[in-house]
Amino acid sequence: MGQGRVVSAAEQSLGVLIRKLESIASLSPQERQALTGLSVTVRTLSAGQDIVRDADRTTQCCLVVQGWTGRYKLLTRGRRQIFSFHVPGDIPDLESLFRPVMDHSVATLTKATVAFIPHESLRELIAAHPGLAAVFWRSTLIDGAVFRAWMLGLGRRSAFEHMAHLFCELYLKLRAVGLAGDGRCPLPITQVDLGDALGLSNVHVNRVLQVLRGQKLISLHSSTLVIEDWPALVRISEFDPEYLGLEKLVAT
Amino acid sequence: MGQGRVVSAAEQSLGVLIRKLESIASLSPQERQALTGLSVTVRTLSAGQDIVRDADRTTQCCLVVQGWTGRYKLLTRGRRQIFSFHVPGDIPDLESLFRPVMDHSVATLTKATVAFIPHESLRELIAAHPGLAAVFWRSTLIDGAVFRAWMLGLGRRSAFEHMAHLFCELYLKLRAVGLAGDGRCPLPITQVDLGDALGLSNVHVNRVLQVLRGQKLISLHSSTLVIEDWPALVRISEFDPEYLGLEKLVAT
DNA sequence: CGTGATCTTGAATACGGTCAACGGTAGTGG
DNA sequence: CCACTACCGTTGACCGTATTCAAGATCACG
Repeated sequence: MGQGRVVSAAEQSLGVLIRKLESIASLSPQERQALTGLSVTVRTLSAGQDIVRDADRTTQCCLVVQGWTGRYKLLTRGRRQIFSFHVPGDIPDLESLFRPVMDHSVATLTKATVAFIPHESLRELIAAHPGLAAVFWRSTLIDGAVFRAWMLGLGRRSAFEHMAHLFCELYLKLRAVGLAGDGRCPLPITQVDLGDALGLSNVHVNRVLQVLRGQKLISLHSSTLVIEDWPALVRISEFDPEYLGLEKLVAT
Repeated sequence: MGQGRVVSAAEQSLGVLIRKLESIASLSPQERQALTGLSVTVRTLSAGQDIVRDADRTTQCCLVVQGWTGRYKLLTRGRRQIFSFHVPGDIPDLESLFRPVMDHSVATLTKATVAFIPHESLRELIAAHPGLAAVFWRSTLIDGAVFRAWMLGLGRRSAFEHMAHLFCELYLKLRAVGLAGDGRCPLPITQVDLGDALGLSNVHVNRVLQVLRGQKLISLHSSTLVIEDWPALVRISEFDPEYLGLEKLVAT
């Protein structure tokens, strides 16, 4: 990082977590300090690996440090619904702290680094710092708000509008933690994954992407999404960023 | 109630709340006691009234005491998506405690009695009783789990499977608070509402209902849903009640 | 350079939507 | 008590979005 200092994997993980939490709330110095005291175990996984499985009983949460993960559930006949994408700083299974039996799975969508945090540590942390409990609670509430936004897309938006909405969401979410900007953000997932999130077939995802590109709304280059016409995307998808609960919503 | 004692509207409201919370967690006597100390304002509304509106900034939560309410959001061209149904004991906008600006609306779906609880009172309550904070947090997490179940239906289930799944969910949810049993539960909403929850047109809701009745899976009589073949409904919709977070899952 | 995954395209099909009309029913007011 | 009204449920005909199936092209990685 050009800082002339070796940063351990654990320190890096907690830095990523703090950056994320500060994108949705403000932390006191004591709270930041307390967070850096968390004990974590860092692991690197290849794409397509399950981190936690449906029906598992968990004793730790997983923090995404690098790469993307997703929550999903399978039905018969190979049907899969992805419920959320998770990027560095997110804790996809934070809820397992209060509902340890999983009702869905969490998996890597790309090669990813994840840090495991024991429930025990998190429980001590929030008992000692009620402010942090509120931040984590708030974080799960934002997850819920994102679920609702996706429901609206799944139920009532056209495939075209829905995809446009998702791209708006991903761009802002990534920018909030410093992983996007200048109209560009990484999109390191396959069209199948995109379809499983949008409730579409991979074939239709491909066709809708072609329309979005054809209308000069976006473009794609080697797994990066370029927002070519933000105002149009926002208008078409009726996108309102309020639900993301981001502290600062500046710049493009 | 045949108890030879007058029960005030406020007492009744809190009783309904306690019954609901006990369906998803166990409360200590002190916690129950503390809950009964909440100050509430009770109101009765006709069907189709907004209780809180998208973009409102709130200072209180609303507890459903009687009747059904729902959370929803509108898009252009009259499109509406209902995100959840709320029955007596539910607090549809509990999240507003930590996210006071609404990203959706809450409305009555039937004539309903609701009790308003100031954020201030709830905040004092959970500060004094961390156990209750955990119960409320858990309640918002269960809401999230229900959102995911609906997403799976919206994205990957057929209309037929999706509706069957919803009926299984509603039946168990109502039974858990004593409002259903013996294979019957109230279903006091219109086919339009059902469609807006399932992401379907009212016309298609009507047709799917006919198939469900034709296959002797359910029947409908004056706003009550009769489950005629529970095992078949569960099998068809791949229903697994785990996500509802109910403490006891006994009997039919 | 080879191989499996991913992306792309076309053709046929199905699921659910839209539009329009009609019927039933509960509530209202004369 | 009946007529009127508004809302809800029901039905039919037609249409459109998205799926399925199948094949071929391209890409990424070992």
